[in-house]
This record gives sequence, structure tokens and C-alpha cells, in this order.
Amino acid sequence: MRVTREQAEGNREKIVAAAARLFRENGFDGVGIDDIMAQAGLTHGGFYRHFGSKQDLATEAVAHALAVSGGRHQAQPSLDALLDAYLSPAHRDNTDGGCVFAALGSDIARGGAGPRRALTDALRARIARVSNWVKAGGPAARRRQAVTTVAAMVGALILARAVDDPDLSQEFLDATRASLAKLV
Amino acid sequence: MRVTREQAEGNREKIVAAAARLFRENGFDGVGIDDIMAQAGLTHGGFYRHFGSKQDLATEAVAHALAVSGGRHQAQPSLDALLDAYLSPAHRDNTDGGCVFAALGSDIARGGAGPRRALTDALRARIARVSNWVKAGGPAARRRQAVTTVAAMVGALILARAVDDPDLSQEFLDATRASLAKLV
DNA sequence: TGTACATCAGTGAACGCGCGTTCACTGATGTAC
DNA sequence: TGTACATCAGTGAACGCGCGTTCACTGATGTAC
Repeated sequence: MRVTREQAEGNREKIVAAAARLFRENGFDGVGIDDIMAQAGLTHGGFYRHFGSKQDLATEAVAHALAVSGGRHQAQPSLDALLDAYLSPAHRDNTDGGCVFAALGSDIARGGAGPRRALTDALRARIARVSNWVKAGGPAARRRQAVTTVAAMVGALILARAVDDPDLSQEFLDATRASLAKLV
Repeated sequence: MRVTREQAEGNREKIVAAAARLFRENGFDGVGIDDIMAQAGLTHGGFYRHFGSKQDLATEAVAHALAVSGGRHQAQPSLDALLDAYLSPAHRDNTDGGCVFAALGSDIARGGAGPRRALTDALRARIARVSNWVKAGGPAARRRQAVTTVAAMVGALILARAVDDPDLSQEFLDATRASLAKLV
């Protein structure tokens, strides 16, 4: 059942995209090659024609997810718009398509060098972008605010997802949203 | 090789304490019963005389870790002292003995009801404590600041651990420390 | 353009290891008298 | 207080399943002529 080179390339991309979603939803250890290949519409045996190991796929999937979700957030027109989108119930309930820092931060900290490098670069880009939006203060102060803003966004999203009380979850989104808006 | 009731109780506590450390360091899936029992100075076979399942131990270990690390942070005399301790390189490099929210937040969000409940309660207590330390504003504003402060602390610690650049890691600690101090 | 052959993406079975869990057994503790 | 027996915490082997990885095979694609 050989397949066109284009189809094969398309399948490879489907595998990466499926992995990017499933890893964010369930963590690296919570997802099997089987699950990923099934989600991509394939069987598990063909996996190693595309990737050397599960670890290799993880590295690529993290890079892919960072590029996509990073691009989406970079496209926001203002810090207000970014905060609205980031600290929304929709984003909180969309782990598998949402922020990589929040979904996989701890997993990546425990993992291999590849994903950590990719995360670090993407985080630097995010800070720089937010820093440009901060109005008050000199460059150093604005950067400090940007770093804190990113930390608070990620922390609020993680805690809003971890908590089992909907009201407290919503409070993490709303309170952080309100406090950070004042910093601009 | 039966053992005194006191020794058995002590062994049980050793298992919980070992699990609380190892789970924070490597995540729930990154640690085996084997590892935990070895760290407690026992062999894996005896595990089920103390706990019904690995999941049961996880619930107890999370509660234990929250009580211990929560107690340590509650004991801080001021918000400044808490921020100094929490956003320190020592805490960043001490995942297995440090903040449970930062080490296991995402894992707990994906996991069972027991750990989520315990985390929620501990988080509420932490917010209340920080809220008392916030000086400016009425009750609602102070609570909002407290929620944001907790979110920023947790986010900064997670990102400081995830990043592979020591300078950027330090910047997350320092910038967040400086920004949050101003909110008080 | 057509034909013959080589390539190789994908399939599904199988392998092997790790790990959660079970079990027969040991021997010191706990208890009944 | 001493003795006989029951209990049970801990041991180490074994079980069984899941999962990452390998492999023989298929058959359509790609290529050489």
C-alpha cells in the first residue's frame, strides 16, 4: 500500500499535529504511539518510517505547537486582546489546542533538551512581544513587566485548569486579567 | 519478618514522604512503586499492605506535600519574606521538596478527583493568607491582588524551571519578585 | 508512451521490557490462657 | 510471668498488561529503459 510522496508528507504532518494535541491534553507519558497514529488515521506500525523514536516526535510536536499557538498569539493586535483571548474560559477548556507553556511546561522541564530549547526560544519571543505593548517606564521596567505578565498568565491558566471549583477557576482568569490590565 | 505496629506506621509515613518527593520531581507517571519503596528502605512487595493502589498513594502524597510545603509558606512572617523564599534559586532547584502547585499543577489537572480537591483547598488557604498581607484597597481589590500574586508566583517558578537558559530563568525570579513587591 | 522492476509507505503480528499488582512464604510481634 | 498459637509486615518471585519498537509482508508508486 505505497502512497504518493505528497500523501506521505501529509500523513507525517497529520501525525505531528495529532501528537501536538494529544501531548498537550494528556502529557507525554499519557499518550501512546498507538493513540497518535489512530488519531492521524493510520496504524502504529508505520510510525518509524517517519520518526526515529517517540522522543523525536515529541520534540517536533512541541516545536509545531509552539509555532502555531505562538503565531496565533503574536497576531493579537494589543495586550488587551491577548489577555482577553488567553485568560478566557474557551482557552482554559481547550488544553489540547492552547498554550504550550501552560499545558506542557512541567513536562518539558523534566524532559529532554530539544523541547526545552524550543520552549525557551518561544518564551523569549513572547516576552519581547508583550514588552513592546507595555507603555509605562524605560526598557528595563517594561521588560520586567512583560516577564511578570507572562508568568502570571501562564500561572493563572494552569491553576484555573487544576482547581475543581468553577468559581475559583473563573476567579483566576478574571482577577489576573484585571490586575494585568492595570500594568500596561 | 513482622515488625512493631509503630515501625509499620513509621514505614507507612516514610513511603508517603518518599512518594511526595519523587512525584514532585518526576511526575506521577515518572515514578514506580519500586522507586518509592526503595527510597523508603523497603521492597516493593509490601506496598499493598499499606495502600490500595498507586492512585491512593498519590492522593495521600499530594495531601502530605501540600500540608508540609503549605505550612512552611504559611509560617512566613510577611509577603516579602514569602516572595524571597518562593522566588529563590534554592526553591527553583528544589522541585522535589518545593511548591506542589508548581511541581504537579498540570499533572493534578489531568488526574483524579482526590488530588484536585486537596490542591483546591490548599490554594484557597494560600490566597487567603496572601490577601491578608496585601495593604492597599478594599477586600475585593486585595483578594484580586492576592489571586494574581499567587498565579504569578506559580507561573514564574514553573517557567524558571522549564527554561534552558540560566539568565532567563533568573530573570523570571527577579522580575516577578520586583513587580509583585510593588503591588503590596 | 509503454513495460518491467525497484522502492518504500503502510499494515498487523510479534517481541521484550517495565511496571502495577498478586501471591506463597517467612519469622517476629501480638495475644489468649 | 511464661507458653502456644495466631497474626501480619515485609520479602521476592511471578503474573499480565501496556507500550515502544521491530519485522516480514503487501501492493501502489516511482523510475529506468
